[in-house]
Amino acid sequence: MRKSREAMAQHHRNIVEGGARLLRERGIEGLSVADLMQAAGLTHGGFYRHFASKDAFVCEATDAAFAGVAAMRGAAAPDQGPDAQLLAFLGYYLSQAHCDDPGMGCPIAAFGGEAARASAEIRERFAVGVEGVLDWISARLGGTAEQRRSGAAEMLAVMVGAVVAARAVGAGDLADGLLGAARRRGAEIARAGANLPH
Amino acid sequence: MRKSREAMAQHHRNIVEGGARLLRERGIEGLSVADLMQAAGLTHGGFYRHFASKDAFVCEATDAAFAGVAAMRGAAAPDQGPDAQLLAFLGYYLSQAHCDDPGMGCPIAAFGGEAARASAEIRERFAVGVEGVLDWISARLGGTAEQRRSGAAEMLAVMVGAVVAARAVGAGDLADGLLGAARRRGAEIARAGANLPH
DNA sequence: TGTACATCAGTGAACGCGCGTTCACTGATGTAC
DNA sequence: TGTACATCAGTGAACGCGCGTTCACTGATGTAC
Repeated sequence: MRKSREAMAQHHRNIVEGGARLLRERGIEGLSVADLMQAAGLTHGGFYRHFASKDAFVCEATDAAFAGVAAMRGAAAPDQGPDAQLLAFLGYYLSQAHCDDPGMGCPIAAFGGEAARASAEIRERFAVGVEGVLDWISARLGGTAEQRRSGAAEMLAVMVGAVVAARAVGAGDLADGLLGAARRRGAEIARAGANLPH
Repeated sequence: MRKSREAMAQHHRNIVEGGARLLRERGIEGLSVADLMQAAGLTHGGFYRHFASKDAFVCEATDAAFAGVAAMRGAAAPDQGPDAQLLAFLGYYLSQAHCDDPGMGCPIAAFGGEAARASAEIRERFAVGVEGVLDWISARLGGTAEQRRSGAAEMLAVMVGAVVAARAVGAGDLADGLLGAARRRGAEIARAGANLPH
């Protein structure tokens, strides 16, 4: 039963969007092609009409996951200053809510560790995604290009590390302490950035 | 062919030590019982004389991996001041050498992401391990207990995040920038800590 | 101390299972006239 | 615009494979007398 072009395109979007969520929830190795297709309301056999391999799907879903992060950033504080946008992003990223919902969260924290062992193609998608996040943050910091770049890199590192460690130890005082320390430092970087010429 | 108690104890150590390495190199799901036993010079069938399940092995190997990190910290600058010890640890942790050799490196960066999805027992081992690292760092910082605790948490977060992100994007300028920014901030925390009363 | 025997560490075949991928098939879709 | 037909999206069975785990077996080890 051949489907129309539009139906196929819709299915493709469903697979990628749902898959980007499952990928962050279960990791690359933890997500099977069958589960992935089932989540999109399809059966596993049709997978290879959409993707050359599971790896190719992961590349596409990684892009989608990073695009989701971009949407999250924008939605946080759309019509406020760069400072408030940064703080809103920081606040959600370092919340227990983000830790509890990896499926809609940051792909670096969710499966960055697995990406390190994955194909060069997947790591390339991560490189593009990370560049995008760094650009977004540094555009909201002040100082020289070098200062902004360095501040953005540090902020990304402290955010990712806090969430990875907080999730690994499980919710509790220890996790709260990690998230809190990162929140304080992130706010400090944002504040320092706001005080420098843009 | 039953083995002596000593032989069995030695085999156990071999499995755990070699397994702690493979675990960090391949992740929890990426490491099979057969490969694990083969690395120790044994066959897969004997695994269950040593561990109740793969999960029980992962718990023990996680402890061993954290113990290895402790050894790495001590070896870095054994007879120098707390400041130099911190900087030596920081320097190795945030090096390309550490990124290239996950098997002998930090378990949080290596499979902390997977641990988040693992059993409560494994997360508990991570909690204990992370507490140990925080204690070691904060003992080498100055200021109030709260300041030291917060400084240690921030330092751990920025270190873990930088290595996770650097590995995910693959070696190159982007990874260098992340590691460099974390190195600068880590040194800053160590320096600030050294200037405060202990 | 020597002997008889129960224990059990390690082996390797086997278990059921789920994995990524392939393939023959179906029939609606898209195209060529 | 209508018709004939080639295309191909999706199905579901099947492929070989490796997984975690179990088990009958072997024979050296440890123990009880």
